[in-house]
Amino acid sequence: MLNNPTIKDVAEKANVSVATVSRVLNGLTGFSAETEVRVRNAIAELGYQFNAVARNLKLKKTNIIAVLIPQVETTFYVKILNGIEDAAQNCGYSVMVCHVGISGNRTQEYIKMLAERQVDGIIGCSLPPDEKIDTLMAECEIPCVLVSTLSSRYSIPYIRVDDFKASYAATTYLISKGHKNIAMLAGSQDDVVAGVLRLKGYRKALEDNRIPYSPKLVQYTRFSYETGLQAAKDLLNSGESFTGVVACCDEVAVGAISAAYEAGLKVPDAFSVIGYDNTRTAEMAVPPLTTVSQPLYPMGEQAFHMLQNEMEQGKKAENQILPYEIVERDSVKKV
Amino acid sequence: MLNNPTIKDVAEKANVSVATVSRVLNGLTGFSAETEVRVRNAIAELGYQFNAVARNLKLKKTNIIAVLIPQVETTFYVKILNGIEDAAQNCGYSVMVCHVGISGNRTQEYIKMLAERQVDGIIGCSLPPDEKIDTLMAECEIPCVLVSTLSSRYSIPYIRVDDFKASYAATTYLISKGHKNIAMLAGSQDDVVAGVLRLKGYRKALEDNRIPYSPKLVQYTRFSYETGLQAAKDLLNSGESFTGVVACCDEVAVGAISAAYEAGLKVPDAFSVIGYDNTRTAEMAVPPLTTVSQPLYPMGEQAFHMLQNEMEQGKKAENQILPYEIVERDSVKKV
DNA sequence: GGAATAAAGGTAATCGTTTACGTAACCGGA
DNA sequence: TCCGGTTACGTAAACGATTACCTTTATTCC
Repeated sequence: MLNNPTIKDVAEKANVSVATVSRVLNGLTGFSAETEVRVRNAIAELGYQFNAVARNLKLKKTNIIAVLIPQVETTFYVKILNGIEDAAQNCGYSVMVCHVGISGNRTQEYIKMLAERQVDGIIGCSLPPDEKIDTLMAECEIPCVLVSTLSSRYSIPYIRVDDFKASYAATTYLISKGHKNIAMLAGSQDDVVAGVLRLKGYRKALEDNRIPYSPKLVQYTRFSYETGLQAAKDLLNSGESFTGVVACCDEVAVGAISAAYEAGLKVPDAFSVIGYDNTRTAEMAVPPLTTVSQPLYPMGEQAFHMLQNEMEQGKKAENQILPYEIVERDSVKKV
Repeated sequence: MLNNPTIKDVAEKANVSVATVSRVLNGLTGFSAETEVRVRNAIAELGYQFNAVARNLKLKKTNIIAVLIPQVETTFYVKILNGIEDAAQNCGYSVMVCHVGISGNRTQEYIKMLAERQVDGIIGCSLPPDEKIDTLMAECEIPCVLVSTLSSRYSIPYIRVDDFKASYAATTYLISKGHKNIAMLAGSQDDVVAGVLRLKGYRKALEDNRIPYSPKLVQYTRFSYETGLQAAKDLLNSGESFTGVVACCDEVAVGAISAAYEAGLKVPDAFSVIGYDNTRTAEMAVPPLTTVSQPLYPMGEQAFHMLQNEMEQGKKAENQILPYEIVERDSVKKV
């Protein structure tokens, strides 16, 4: 950090007081046109650089928000992040991205750091099922919003799609294409939303269509390509027969496609696959992946505005449920 | 931002001066064991929260660095970012990620904002070929380091692999597999490194192996899946015959695989493809993509340490060239 | 002409830390 | 006894902005 000129230097040079410089800088009133010119000239001549840290201290507001994400390895977070960032920037906020790690073990230090740095708000994206994390968020006294997840014990406002319904719809979609033996590559069951609810939706859809549920057709993953690949291999090796697969996310779905490839099979000929999230991974898959689309970018934008409401008006936002949509590509065929 | 207790409150409660509280807080000397206990108890009782903004103002150091990236849509940046973040966190720094946009049009406002926020340093990742961007970085008087790119006009320290050599090696690899008609899906030619140098490496490899260069076998992309797909389609439609494709990045390579899929062809049967970067996209492709691996995570780590050197010792780091490696998977076959 | 009002701009306290400098108490050695 | 050195603090001035509260001057209206 350099020894930049301050508003005091500007004030001296322009022969006014610091108050006047500040007024000019902030577009307030209380100075004449010619004073403004003198001040602006002094600023230009000195190469004056505004110091936001000083302002933040005085105003007790940093205009920084933090976004907590488990990992960015998947493109899932990218769209949310873009939505948050664009909205934040339009409103004069900067965002600090924090990878709390998939196990959430760095969360505690992170939240402490954020509190010290006086961030104005925190957005938690699809956080890992760590017991402590929502406690920390609830107790740190900083406005918080959750995206694509919820807290089971605290009333932290959230924005997400209805995972139960979406998963129900995905399964029903396969059924409508004539599939009867449908496997599920589920997420970790300690994840309340993406794990538990999506599995429940799958089961309910089977039930409502009088298809018996078989635990043997369910494999568990950790939402990653690698675990998806392994789970799909296990499924193929189990000897169970199936023609459709519902995946808990796109990466896992692509893992299933890769497992088929390794086994010399082809999707959707050998079996159909439907993903979840409609990330870039889904577009780029071979074959392109049919998937449940979440409006990730808008979710990010709205999450920011919910947070902004709390930061600026002090009132907690209402929870929001956004619509999903099935995007049809080439990974599902009629049987 | 709440009205937290300050060290003044702590000082009163513990019956000491603020200086003593500060000394305890910072692990300095100059207080007795029993005083320390009193201070720590007061801190605990009041629920005192340290205020980093005040310290930053006083010390003229924020311990925040910014990372400028065009977009995070690709997993390319993710590994670099992880490397930077881990290293930064170990050294007590926080990182602020800034998406300057693929066209770099937000760069100017961003750098101004970063200067105002008094960030201690900036890392520019693979920045877009905007004329102004390195000028801004060079002139903002904040320590800067470039990753996977370089500035043609300013001496900003950089860390990257030798793109010319790596691209030469990728092309030579295809040649060693018996390929003679090798196409290139190049990047934008206004990108000095990933665009120009990788094309040059390709041409030199052809030349050294006495294979005539044909401009018709070169298509240009913008490093994205979409432009890669389109370029590969154009190539297929051009009627030129080729058995191998060198891509400027993994996403473009996957675009080529998808173009083959759409045309009813298969990789590597119809043609072989070699990618660049070894991102997750390469692992997840069907077939898994043979690619040039850049040590992205270590690049991120080292970039941070180069920056740290300049921030803390004030001396610019030496440029660094890191080794590449060809990772063999299933997208290339012998002809 | 005088009172009221508005406009222009200055003074100084404040935000919550860090730290240079001062001081009092204590100890040990000659 | 006196001196020098150490330890354990306290005092107060920064850091660079914002802003409440003045003061001065000009303008307006009866």
